[in-house]
Amino acid sequence: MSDIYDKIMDLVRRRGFIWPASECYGSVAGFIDYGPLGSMMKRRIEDTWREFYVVREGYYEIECPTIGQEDVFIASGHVKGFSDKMCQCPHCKEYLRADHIAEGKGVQGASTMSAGELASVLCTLPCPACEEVLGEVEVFHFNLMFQTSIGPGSQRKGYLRPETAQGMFTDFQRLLRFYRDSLPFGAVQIGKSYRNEISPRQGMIRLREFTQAEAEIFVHPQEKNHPFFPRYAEYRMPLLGIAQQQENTPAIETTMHEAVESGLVANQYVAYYLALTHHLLVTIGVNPQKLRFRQHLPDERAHYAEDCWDAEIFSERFGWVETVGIADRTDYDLLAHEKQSGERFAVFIPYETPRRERRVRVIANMGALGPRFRGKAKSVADALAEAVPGPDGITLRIDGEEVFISPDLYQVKEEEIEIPGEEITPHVIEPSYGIDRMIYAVLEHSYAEEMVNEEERRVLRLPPRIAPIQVAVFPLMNRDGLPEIATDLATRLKAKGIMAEYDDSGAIGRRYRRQDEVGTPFAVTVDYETPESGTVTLRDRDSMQQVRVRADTLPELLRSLVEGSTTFASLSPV
RNA sequence: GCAUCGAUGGUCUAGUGGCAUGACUUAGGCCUUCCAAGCCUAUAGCCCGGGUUCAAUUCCCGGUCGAUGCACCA
Repeated sequence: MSDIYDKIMDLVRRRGFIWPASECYGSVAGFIDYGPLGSMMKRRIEDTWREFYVVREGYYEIECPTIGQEDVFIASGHVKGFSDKMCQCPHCKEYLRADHIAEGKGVQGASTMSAGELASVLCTLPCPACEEVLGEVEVFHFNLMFQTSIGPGSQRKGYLRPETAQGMFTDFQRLLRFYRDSLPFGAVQIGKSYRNEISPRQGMIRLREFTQAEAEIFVHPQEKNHPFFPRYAEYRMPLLGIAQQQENTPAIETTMHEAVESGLVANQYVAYYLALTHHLLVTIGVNPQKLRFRQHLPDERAHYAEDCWDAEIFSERFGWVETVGIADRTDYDLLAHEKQSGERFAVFIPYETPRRERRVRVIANMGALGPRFRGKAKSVADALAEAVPGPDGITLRIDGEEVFISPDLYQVKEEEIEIPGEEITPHVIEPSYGIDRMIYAVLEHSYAEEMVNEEERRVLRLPPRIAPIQVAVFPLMNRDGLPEIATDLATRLKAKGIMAEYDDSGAIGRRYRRQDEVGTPFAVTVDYETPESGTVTLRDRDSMQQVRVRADTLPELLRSLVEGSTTFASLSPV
């Protein structure tokens, strides 16, 4: 067994956190099953995410189909941008972008050629890698989206979504109405996304089917101050900006307030979600020493993005892994869907006081223009409105002909009109989380081995709110009525919504170790004092310390321990 | 996808052209008054498909999965 990754993957397989999918048929790379404890842990992480984004921020959750029709992904750019024409050099086996080779040799319009055309162009060209003439090569499309078809017969093309974000964009108009036509507002989605990775080789880090939690926050383009910014204004965390990367200097430890003031972070919204993300990741058990926020360099940032940061988590196995992306995507997505769908994706913003504007209006005398110009009357009227003629008539060029329009054919009115507001396309702030990567990071960061009485103790130091099982209940001895009392206690805890597990198999020490390995934060033992005094021992996973507490206070006590409003160290024995 | 290497109970592992080792785990029992103790018993395995052979877990071919390097990574 070499490194921590192997140890963790061994543990999560054995103890029912994560399994290879459809193992009995031989599994396929890039697909995993979450087992009993893994599903529980994943749900608790998702629920913590919901607590931050839905409950606290007030961005409601929506749920959209995982299959989308082609138009959606034409607009998003995934049909085009996610697909490349590729070929393989028959000599050196190098994978190559077919259009790039042709363009490199001066072939015009290579990027718009069909695969067949490209193949015929390529057969006389040399491979840029090994210089051999390519000869007959097959040019194929590779798109990272899984394609499917919708309905029988002449089917519509469908794609499994490569990200959850598009649902929030396609629902934009409905969401806008839901939030009663005012900015800012946001919607979130937690769900599966699919990318047909060429070779997913990094276990849980690179999956073909994975869970994303994304928020799309729609804001006024000129108002990027977050209404709750003070909440994180003094939040201090390390930021690795573009300058620090280029100059190879360490991350700057700074408050969000300073980061925005100094221009390191583009605006309050981005800074706010950087801090919130840091807060959230640490809450679920990511080690803050192994967490950094790195700004995208200009050449890796999408051209439309105003600012973009990745939360990167350090893994002993994989190095710095990008786990969360936080971007100011401006109006790119909404405008793209506007163009593709022909619908309007804008918000009407009323002015505080309606603006009054003087405007000159030309009213054409259609009764006179009609008979005079017949078919051209409409063009003349339009030209007049554009030209704004004076009181003496005007000469206009209509369809290549000079035409004099005498003043009796129109009236010029100067008037004051009221403009109540304007339509704007909101900008989008997008925090996007890779849930599976977060789960892996938490597992890796919470895994520990230590020697206790010359025995190795493996323990997952999961935060109590994330641990799949919250409390274990044991009878000290498997007789003398203790099992009955313990079973009853476990049932009472479960009735209060606490995930409790009863275990009476083997020595007490073994049972503690079993729970340590799956991260159960607390264990309650019913012993010979329990029948007499109604007290039990409560054991803390991390310190292995025990205190004696009244059994009837356990539901309340455990709830506050799991929530974190009480710490074990603060408990005093009864 | 290419190249190299690997795959034996749940886990780690020995070994083999002819009954497949051992340890741990798990389950049941005995014992045990708080951190993987001990004893007895039980469950459970040669990655999948094809070929060679009287006989294949073992040899050969193909595949799957994993590790490593290369390529790919919106």
